[in-house]
Amino acid sequence: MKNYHHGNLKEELISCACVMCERDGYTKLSIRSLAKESNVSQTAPYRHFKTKEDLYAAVSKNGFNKLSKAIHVDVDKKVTKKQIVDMAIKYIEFGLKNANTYDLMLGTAVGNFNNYPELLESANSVFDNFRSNFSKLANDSDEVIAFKCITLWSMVHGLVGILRKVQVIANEPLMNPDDGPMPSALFIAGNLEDHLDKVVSGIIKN
Amino acid sequence: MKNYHHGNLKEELISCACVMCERDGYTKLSIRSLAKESNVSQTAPYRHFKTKEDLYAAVSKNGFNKLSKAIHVDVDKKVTKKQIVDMAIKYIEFGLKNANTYDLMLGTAVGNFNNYPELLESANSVFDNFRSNFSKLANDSDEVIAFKCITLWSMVHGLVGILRKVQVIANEPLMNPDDGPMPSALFIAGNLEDHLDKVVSGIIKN
DNA sequence: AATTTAATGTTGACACTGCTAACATAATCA
DNA sequence: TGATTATGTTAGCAGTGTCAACATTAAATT
Repeated sequence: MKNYHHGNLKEELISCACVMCERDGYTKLSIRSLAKESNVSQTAPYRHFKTKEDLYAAVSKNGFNKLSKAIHVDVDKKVTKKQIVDMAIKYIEFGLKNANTYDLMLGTAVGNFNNYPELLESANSVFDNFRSNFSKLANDSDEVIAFKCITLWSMVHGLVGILRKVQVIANEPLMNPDDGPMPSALFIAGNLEDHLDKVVSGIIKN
Repeated sequence: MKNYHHGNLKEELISCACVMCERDGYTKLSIRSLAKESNVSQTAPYRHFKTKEDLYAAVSKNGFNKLSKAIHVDVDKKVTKKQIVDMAIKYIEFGLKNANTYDLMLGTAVGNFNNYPELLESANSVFDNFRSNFSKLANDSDEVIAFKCITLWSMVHGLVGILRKVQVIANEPLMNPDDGPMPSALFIAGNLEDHLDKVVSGIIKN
C-alpha cells in the first residue's frame, strides 16, 4: 500500500494546527478535526502528540518564535526610546493580529512550560528581547533592567488583553479613535504610539 | 413526587458553578458535571442556561461583582496616590487568588458582553472604580482620566498575567523574592508595592 | 540479505461532552 | 376547575480525548 506512512506528518500537523488555532481559536482545535484536515485517521496524531497539551505546546512554541521575530530589532550598541516604543507596538500588533494564538501562548492551556523545554526556550527568547534592549538603553543594574522588562511586558500584555476586552464591550472596531460608550480604550487604541511613548518614558526614568 | 421542582435551582447552579470554576478551571466546568454536583438531571441546567456561554456569563458576572467589591475604596472627595496603589494591589491579589475565575472573566469564553447586559454592567462597574478614583485624584480632563484608567488597568491586568506566566516558567512560588533562573518577575512579586508605587507615580504625572 | 525491532499508521471502543426532542410534573393564572 | 406555562426527566445524536489491538513500513541488527 502506498502512502501508509506519511513521512512528514508531524510537521504537517503542526503547521495545520497553527492555521486552525488562529482561524478558530484553540478551544475549537480538536485532535480529530486536525486529523481530518490532514487526511489521516483520527488517532494518527497520537503518534506525535501524546496529549492535546502536547499539541498546544507545539503550536504555542511556534507562536513564541514568531513573536520573537516580530518584536526583534537589530541594533549594535545603543538603543533609543523610539526603538523600545517600536518593540512595544510590534508586540501589541502581534497580540491583536494573532489574538487566538496569543491566547494560547499566554494562557493556561499549557500548564507548565518546564514540561516542554523547547517551548520554554522560545518563551524565554521573547523575554531576552526585552532584556537585551533595555540593557543597551542605559547602564542599569540587572535589578533595574528586570524592573523595566517586567513593567513593559506587563504593560503591553495588559494592553492586548484590555483593548480586546473593551473592543468586545464597546463592540467597536479596534484602532478606531471614535469615542463610543466607553471611549477610554478606543482613545488609547487610536493614539497607541503617543500612549506608549509616555509609558515608556515613565519606565525609562524609573 | 416530592422535590420534582427544585425551587431555587438557578441560584444553586450559579453558586455551585462558581466554586467548580475556581476549583477546576472554567474549561473543566461542564454542564453535566454541574448538574451531577447539584443532584439534578443532566439537562436540568438547560432550563436556566440555554448554552454553556450563558453559564459562563453568569459565573463571570459574579466574578466582576466580587472584583468590584475587592478593589473598592470608600472616599469622600480627595484620593491619594496610596489609595490608588492599594486599589492596584487589591486588583492583582484578586487576579492571583481567583486565577481560574479571572481567566474566565477577562478571557474570550464569553464572546460578546453585549449579549449579557448584566455582565456588561458588572464589568463596567470595575472600570467605574478606576475612573472614579482617578477623577478624585486631580482635576483632569475626561481624556486624561481615560488615559490614566486604561494605563493602570492594563498594567495590573498585565501583571496578573505575566506574574502567573513567569511563575509557571520559573516554577517558583509566587510572592517569593528569591531570585530564580528568571528573577525579574519574582523580584517584582516580592516588591509589588514598591513597584506599583513607581508605576502609579508615572501614571499620575502623565 | 534476511530477520528482528521500532516507528508510524488504522480500526474499534469507552467515557465524556454540548445540545435537542419528547415527555412528566408542578406551579400559576383565567 | 382547567388551561397554560415553567421546570424537571429520559433518550439520543454528534463530537471529543484517549486507549488497546492490530497493520504496515522503515530502520537496525545479525
